[in-house]
Amino acid sequence: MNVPQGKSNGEIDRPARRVGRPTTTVLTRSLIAEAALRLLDESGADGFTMSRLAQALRVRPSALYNHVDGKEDVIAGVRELISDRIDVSAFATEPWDKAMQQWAYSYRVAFATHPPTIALLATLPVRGARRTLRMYDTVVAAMVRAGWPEEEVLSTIVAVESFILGSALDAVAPGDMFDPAGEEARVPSFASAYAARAAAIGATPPADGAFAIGLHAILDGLRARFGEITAGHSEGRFGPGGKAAKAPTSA
Amino acid sequence: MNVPQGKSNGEIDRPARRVGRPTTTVLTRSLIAEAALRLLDESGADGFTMSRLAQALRVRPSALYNHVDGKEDVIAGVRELISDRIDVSAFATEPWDKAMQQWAYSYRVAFATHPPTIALLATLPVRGARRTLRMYDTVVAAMVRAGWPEEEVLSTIVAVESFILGSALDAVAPGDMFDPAGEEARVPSFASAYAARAAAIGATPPADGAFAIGLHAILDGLRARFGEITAGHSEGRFGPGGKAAKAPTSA
DNA sequence: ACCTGAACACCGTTCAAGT
DNA sequence: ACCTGAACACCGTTCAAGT
Repeated sequence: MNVPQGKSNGEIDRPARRVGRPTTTVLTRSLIAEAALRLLDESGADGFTMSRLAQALRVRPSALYNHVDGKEDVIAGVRELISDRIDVSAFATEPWDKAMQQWAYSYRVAFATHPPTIALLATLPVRGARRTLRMYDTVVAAMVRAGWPEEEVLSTIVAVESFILGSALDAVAPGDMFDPAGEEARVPSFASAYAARAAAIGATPPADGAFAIGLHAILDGLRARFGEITAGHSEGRFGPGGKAAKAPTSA
Repeated sequence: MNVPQGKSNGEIDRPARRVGRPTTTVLTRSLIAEAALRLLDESGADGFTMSRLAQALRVRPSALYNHVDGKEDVIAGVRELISDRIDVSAFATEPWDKAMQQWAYSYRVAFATHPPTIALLATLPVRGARRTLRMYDTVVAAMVRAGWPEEEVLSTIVAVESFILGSALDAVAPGDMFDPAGEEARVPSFASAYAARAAAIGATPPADGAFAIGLHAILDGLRARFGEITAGHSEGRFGPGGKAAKAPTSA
């Protein structure tokens, strides 16, 4: 068990590597990121250690440090892998609200495909997020083009994203987290609503319903706001500046 | 530095305690939770270890295990401390939408007062959340009383909560996380919107604006949905069951 | 009942030695 | 340039010994 590589662990058998630079490349930053994502999916966030990652790559833990800055950097690599799968293409063809809805669902799916990463990525601040920046640029450009005031777009996007992230965290929480079994007398309204929901949704995950309701509501609210703005008297509701919304100037 | 208690560490001087049961109570579950919250505020989530917690309580780490199940249980205690400060009183007196708004702001403040706890509590599933259940019961009861269909309330509440939690995570992220400095050419729309936002909000934290916009939008959307429901033809938009909304029956 | 002290099985990270 | 192997300074948790 404390022998680092063995025939018994489902790994390919091979002779142990000796000290010194290997003759063929065994590690790269992206190989590490991919192995990390696989390890996360298999063993969860708790089982995700540098040792286990090294083991999966048939290497000693210290070898990883030739390619990444540390564990946080590995996680940053995983983030890139996942955010590459978020689809912003709808912003090129659809109206802003429909595009945002497709974006939100794609965002959710990208996370949901790898549940253990959600808490990890939610928690760890983004570093060197070049690709994430590109994604934002696409969304911002489309919103401004549609007529959203430039000083309000970012906050609007962040608001939607916050909802998506919060929903992803909710989706990953154990389903029976709030099962009121045995407490019906203490929390009668809750228990009754819990039973009513269970009866209504059947086998679909509860988190899906909350996501649909919330996304629909937030987009509805944003559409109303957009209507106010484009109706003409577009004094910002937020921010002390009170700057009038500018006409779209960029892109 | 490796002497566990010393005169040099800002702690009260006192003779070392000997082995054996202490004559006066030195630890309780709630003393541990309070010390944990203090430690979190002072040293952040990374500095929050059982050793440091024990040190703050002038005790050996193993002593903690007489009162809590482990680190996760300590965090559960911290959660109770914080969620006790979330104010649901508005649901007793205000219309559901205004109450929900006050609840959301109170929720946000409770977290924002202790930033390092946000990631910790967002990530860790709730265990034995008796008090949290009580909070939900209050909210559910008020919503049903107002006329929300019972099978939809829970998802609606969870949606709002997801937004609040996501926003809290956003608020705790480093402010310059997406500063496009030096990348203006690569992401021109984003850079322009970033500058416009900065000019508009002045010194207020960007996360505050996103929270205000998002909460307003989601409540706007929920009001619209509520209007549809109470207008009569209240077939649920969600869930395959297609059950007609029931008249409020409980509390 | 509830503390200390010692021990266990881990962590992430650094760095010299080796090719 | 890039691996191994050894070492460092931690972790969280368990448990016997002691009062």
